[in-house]
Amino acid sequence: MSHSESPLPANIADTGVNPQEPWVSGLNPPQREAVETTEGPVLMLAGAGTGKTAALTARLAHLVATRRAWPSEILCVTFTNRAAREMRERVGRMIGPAVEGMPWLGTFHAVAAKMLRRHAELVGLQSNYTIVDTDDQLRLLKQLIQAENLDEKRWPARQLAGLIDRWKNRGLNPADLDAVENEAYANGKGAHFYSLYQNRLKTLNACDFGDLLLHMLNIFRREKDVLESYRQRFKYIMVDEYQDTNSVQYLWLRLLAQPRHNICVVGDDDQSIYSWRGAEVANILRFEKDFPGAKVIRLEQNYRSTPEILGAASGLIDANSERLGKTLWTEAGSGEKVRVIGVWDGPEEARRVGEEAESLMRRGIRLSRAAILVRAQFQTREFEDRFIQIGLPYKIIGGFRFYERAESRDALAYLRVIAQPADDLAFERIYNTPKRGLGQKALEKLHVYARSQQIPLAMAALDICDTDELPARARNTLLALMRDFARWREAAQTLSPAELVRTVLDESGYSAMLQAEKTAEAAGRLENLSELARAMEEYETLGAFLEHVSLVMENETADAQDTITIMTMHAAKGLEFDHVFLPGWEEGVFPSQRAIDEGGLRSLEEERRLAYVAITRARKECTILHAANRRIYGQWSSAIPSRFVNELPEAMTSVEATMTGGASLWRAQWSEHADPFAHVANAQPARTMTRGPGWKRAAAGEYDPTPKHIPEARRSAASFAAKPRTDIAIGDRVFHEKFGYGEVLAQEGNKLEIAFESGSSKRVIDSFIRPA
DNA sequence: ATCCGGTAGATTTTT
DNA sequence: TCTACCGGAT
Repeated sequence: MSHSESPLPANIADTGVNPQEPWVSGLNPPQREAVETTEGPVLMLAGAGTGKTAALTARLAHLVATRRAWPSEILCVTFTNRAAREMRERVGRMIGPAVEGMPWLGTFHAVAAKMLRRHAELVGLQSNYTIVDTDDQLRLLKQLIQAENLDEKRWPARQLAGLIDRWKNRGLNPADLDAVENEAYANGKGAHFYSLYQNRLKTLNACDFGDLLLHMLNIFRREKDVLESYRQRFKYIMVDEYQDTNSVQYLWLRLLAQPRHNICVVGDDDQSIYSWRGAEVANILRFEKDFPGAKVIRLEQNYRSTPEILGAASGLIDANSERLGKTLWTEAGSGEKVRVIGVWDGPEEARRVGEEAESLMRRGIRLSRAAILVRAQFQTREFEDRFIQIGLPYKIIGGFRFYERAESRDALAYLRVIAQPADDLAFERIYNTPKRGLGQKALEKLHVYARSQQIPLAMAALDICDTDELPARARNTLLALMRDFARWREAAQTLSPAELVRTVLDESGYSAMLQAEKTAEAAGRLENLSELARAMEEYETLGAFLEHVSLVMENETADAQDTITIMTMHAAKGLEFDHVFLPGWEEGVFPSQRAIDEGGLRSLEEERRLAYVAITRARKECTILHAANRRIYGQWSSAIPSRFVNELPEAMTSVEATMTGGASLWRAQWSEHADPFAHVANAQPARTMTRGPGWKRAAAGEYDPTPKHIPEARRSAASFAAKPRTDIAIGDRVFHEKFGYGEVLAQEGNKLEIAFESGSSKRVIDSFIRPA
């Protein structure tokens, strides 16, 4: 791209060399300093909610507007696609269409993938290489382990995948492993398997996520001219979430930032929550040493939360050592204290949060302003069950994402084989899906032949079909499949990607297979596939779409429904909500048992940072809950309130305990030997009562012995506001996401009583239903 | 080739 | 308690 000739967009050119930059005037002094310190290394320490994205985007706009650099001369990396997208949009609003020319604004992986497409041959790949995901990775490793006659039970592929991932995160190639690392897998076979895996990837013309960065790092290290060309190009480098960088990313940046040192990193050591994924907080802690003369700018004015929320979070994080240290403050007026609520058990916790959510609705607050942030995915279940029961609209973020669903992956596998015939992993995935009578034996034959000839499976298949190696039946089927692929490949030249996928799903019999199934699940899968085709409409070429899928594994379907969000604390990083609920603050849940048992102080501090991240998501109200009893893996056990509850400054919190089941149960808990459930049939196990200090505080607080919540008698707030649907009547056959098909028995407001074909009848909210 | 039953193992997750 | 995967039986 030659930019020196291309004219600047008018709105920038008109402003001249020292333009009025409206986006700068709204910034506070430190933010402005960060924007205006363009030369030399800059470390922006930005606490939660201090407007770091505003500062970063303004800085980018400033560099362009003052003509210090062309958009294409700025490298700007983020961790998530969400962050990259947001930045692109905001910069776009500031400087207009010039952002179109920001090819190097993106996630680390997207930027690296783009570079690698250009230099693929330097690491033995072609530029149309495929990016394999964890699923493919595991299948590949399993094959290698089997081929080497290793006991798969003793040396699971997962473990090897984890090790290889960590090695790559640290910038280590197979030859770089020392004896200790090598010992980590199968008694000294670590490097061996790592290098087998790399070779296999190369023959597949593929690489994994870690490779995107590692390959580029290797190229930078080996090919001085390539490195030099990027050094010349990137006049300025900006890095978001620097505390999350791992070693390869760090080494990568260090190479590129020479010799100019115009690198500006933004981060918050208190929000480092990804060390288990290879992130090195040390990178941010030692930035000043790495780049002598670095200007350190602290953003400490918080624009998000009330003083109470901020105070609670700050008090908590104070318990950590090894901090760079920041003092967040706000001009916001005082609000509610952070509430700490003790409940009896998990179900009560879910009930309680449900009631709180309904109370928000009664106050006229939209549910989309509220979120439930959990430590681990398994906690979502209790809430889901409860919310279905009371008909509270919710959505769970995380879990299986769109492109990870089996049907999406199957469809994509077809497309991958079309686009890149050497993609054996994709070929294997669909060669007998839908079932066409090609089994293990035929596949084995293909494998043996392909390996002996060093060719891809698809090519081996063609050869073998010329022989009588396979039984006539299998041969004909395989031949037909190969002809299909040839035809689709041809069609790919003229059809749009969306049309192509529809054709393929239709002609391969994949759609027919699902249609024949007639289950709720299959119906959902078909729907997902048409959604997939719809998503492809935006792309001009198959290659562009496949690249998008492998790098942007997210679900972008934004449904307009007003729902409460349930997600993990990790997933919530970077987001904010008016009302935040934080359930499960008990020892063993949060901090997690693993963090307590293993990893020592370091993991505990990471858990505490996670708590800090969670609390600081809240703008107006934050409610923390802990239960006295919880069922984990089917076992009931009593729980102590989290140490983090205790660490919250008392002045910022209000404590409340509610116990359904009556005051007697509550009191029984305090007499050492009484089992409060002794009189209850189906009794829970007797528990030794543990009384953490936080629990005591909860008890001493505002406990009201009269049970306040009588679920049966309560009518949910949702039914007051909502109007019944008119397109559904008693006796109709309907479809529900989770329960499948059923018949409407009764309608009451927006609630429906439905007899599902699975045999059970449930009460559900009508917006989760559609006519069948 | 496919279906069913037993068992191990079970954070956090982006790309 | 639940689920995903492996190995035996049809």
